[in-house]
Order: sequence, then structure tokens, then C-alpha cells
Amino acid sequence: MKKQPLLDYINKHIDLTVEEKAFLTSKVKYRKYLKGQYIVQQGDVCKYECFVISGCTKTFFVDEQGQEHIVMFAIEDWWASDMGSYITQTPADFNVQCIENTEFIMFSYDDIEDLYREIPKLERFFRLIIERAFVASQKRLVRNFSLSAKDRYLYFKNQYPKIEQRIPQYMIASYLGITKEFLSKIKGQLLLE
Amino acid sequence: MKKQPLLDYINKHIDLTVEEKAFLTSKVKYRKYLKGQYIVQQGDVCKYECFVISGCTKTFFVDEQGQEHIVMFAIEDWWASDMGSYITQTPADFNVQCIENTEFIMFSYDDIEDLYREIPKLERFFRLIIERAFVASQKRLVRNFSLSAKDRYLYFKNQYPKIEQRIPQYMIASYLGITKEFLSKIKGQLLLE
DNA sequence: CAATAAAGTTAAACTAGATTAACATTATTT
DNA sequence: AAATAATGTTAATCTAGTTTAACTTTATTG
Repeated sequence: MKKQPLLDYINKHIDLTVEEKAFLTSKVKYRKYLKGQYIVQQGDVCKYECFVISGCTKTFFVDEQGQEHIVMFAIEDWWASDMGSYITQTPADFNVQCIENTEFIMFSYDDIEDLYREIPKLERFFRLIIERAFVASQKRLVRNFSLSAKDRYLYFKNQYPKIEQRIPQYMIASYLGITKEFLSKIKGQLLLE
Repeated sequence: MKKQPLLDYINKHIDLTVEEKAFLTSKVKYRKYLKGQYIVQQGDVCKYECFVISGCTKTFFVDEQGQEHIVMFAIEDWWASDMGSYITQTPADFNVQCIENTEFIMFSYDDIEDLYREIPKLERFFRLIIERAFVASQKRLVRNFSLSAKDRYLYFKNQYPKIEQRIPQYMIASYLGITKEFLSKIKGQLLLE
């Protein structure tokens, strides 16, 4: 069943009964998007938290100078959304776009409170997930302050070898907060070492 | 009662019964620290999530070159800890130090699961708190990528006027990810505008 | 398979912010 | 009130990373 990967993932954090699993799967929806399609657009209200079954997304925003900044990537077993927009139901700061054909399980804002009511354990589940996401975000902040562009690249390469392989280099540069030209230079330097 | 500010704060997010409030207050501890004292030290395991009743803390880490980087400040109604260390009970990346005499309500790691068991609503409470913290962290990441040092300073000044007033300038520079000399220059430039 | 678009490279000129170091001001302690 | 420590300023020099622009390589499409 298409929703199985979500159940497996949840199962790592909390135990659900058969009935709870049934209720959960009845309340979330499976959907496929094509490469290039948007899940959320800057300015729209984000209606879904999306669990990635397969494929890959980028979350980015476009600044006043028209420059694109990639905030995160999401692959299998990650979450994609503009959480700020989702939790407050206000216009999104970010875009979420599929950079491969991507399958999701989507948690609608309209249904999530029903889910929490029927399955209070999900509060714990999402607390655990978001705790980890917060910690990762803090650590990334720290790396951006304390590491050079080269070291940030090496960290990324080492930490997410799978992601590095399937994503164009200019997007990695954007994620690292540097220009594609400079990343190209860094890679050149690393080859000579 | 010293723990009242915590109850008021929690009350903004969830409703607790009289018994729940009693249980909660029995399980958390009030404590005062002096300016300069540490709540967590880099390398130690973080045992507490600390709610600030009064005073101010800085969360920072020291990099390999011995440079201090301030990750966040916490004043009244904020939380201070190394959440990464707390949730995984592994050595902390960060220090949390009081930069004023500071009063806390402390949630011990050893008691928190009891609290969740007795008061499941607290799972929701902490989920809501951490969602917001995560969103704030993401937005800060974005500002660091897309704004100049000057604009980051102006944002900080505008967003946290109370914090700016009570904290030495060199700490603000550290929080913004710039040197104290450069912040001084920025402030000089702003006076001429 | 030719044509076009997308992605990556190279190098010169430039800039935001760091570094260093000397000095000024403000708190704190004795 | 003098002495010391903490904080803040100024200016010259330096550097990591940007910008611009021309070019190359790799994918995609008609």
C-alpha cells in the first residue's frame, strides 16, 4: 500500500493500533507530483504538511533582488512544507517545488486537529519530529557562522552524499549560501589537494 | 507564587485543570542564578529545559579558533537549553550562561516523561512551542543568507528593542555573525544617514 | 543528429566584512 | 577618587566570497 512508508516511519517513534492506523490513513492523502510542480508558493497559505515517499523537493524563497535561496531539500522520509505558513495559516515565505517526480503523503491543515483528537499520540510524534528539525536548524545556523564555504561544502557532501548526487551543483551552492561560481572554484581546489 | 509566570504562559496554549497545575508545579523546580553562572556547558549533557521568569541568558559556542558565537538570547517567557543535548542526552554543543541574574523554572529530563504521562496535553504544548521555535530558526537562517550585516542589525533592533537595550554591543555583533568593530562601523554609518 | 537549453568552469575586477592595533569611554572595584 | 577592567571606536590593511562575462560541457528536445 502506498501509505505504508509513512506508517513504517511513524512506527519508529510511536506505536499505533490497527484502528489508529486505519483512521490515520483515511485522513491523509497520497499524491504524485511531476518534476517542476509546486507544492507551496510564496504568498499562498500552506495547506499541507507533506511526507516524501519518493522523489525530491527544494524549499526556497526569492529575495527582493530576485535571487533564489534554497532553505532545504527533502528526500524520502523527510517533510516538506512551509511550517510557518502552515501553523499560522498566513501567506508562505517559501516555495516548495519538486525537483524530481515526487510522491507524498499529505496532512491537511483541515484534518490535522481531528487526527490529534482521535490519536493523541500523534502530538508526541510530531513533537519528536519537530524537536529534531529544530535542532538540525540550529546546528546549521552555527555551521553557517563558524565554517568557511569550503568546510560547509565538505560537511554537506559528507552528511548528505545521496542528496549531493542527485541535485544540480548550482542548487547546492544556493543551499550553502554561496554562488555557483565560487562552489565551482572550491571543487577545483579540492581536486588539486 | 514563583511558578505562576509559567502557568500563565502555558495557559496561553492549553488549559490545565487545578490538579494538573498542582502536579506540574510539583515536578518542576524554581531556581535563581547569578550573572555569569552557567546553566549548561559545552561538553556536558543538558539535564534541563529552562523557562526564564526574569533575567537574560545567552546561548553560545566556542569554535576551534576559540571564537565565541552567540546562537540566541533568552529573556522573560523564553526557553533556554541545548535542546539537541537534552533530547538525545549527549554532550552539549552549546553553553548557556546568565548575562543577568536570572530566575528559571526548570524541567528535568528525568521528570519530563512522568509529566507527559500524567498530563498528555503537555505533548501538545511543547509541540506548539517547538513549532514556533523551528519556524523562527528557519527565518533567521534565511535572513542570514539574504540580508547584509546592516539589514540584519536593523531587523534585530526593530524586532527585539528590549533585548538590544540590555545587552552589550559586542554580544549583539556575535549574534549577528559579525565582529564588534564592524557593528560599530554600521552604527556610525546609521547616525550619519 | 542538429539545435537549443541547462548546467558547469574560468578568470579578472570588485566589495562586504575581517583583522590588527591603537585609542576612548564607561563601569566596577578598592 | 584612583585604578582597573569591560566595552566601544576608528582607521589602515587584508581576504573570502561576489560580480561580470565569456566560454565549455552535458542534457533535452524537435
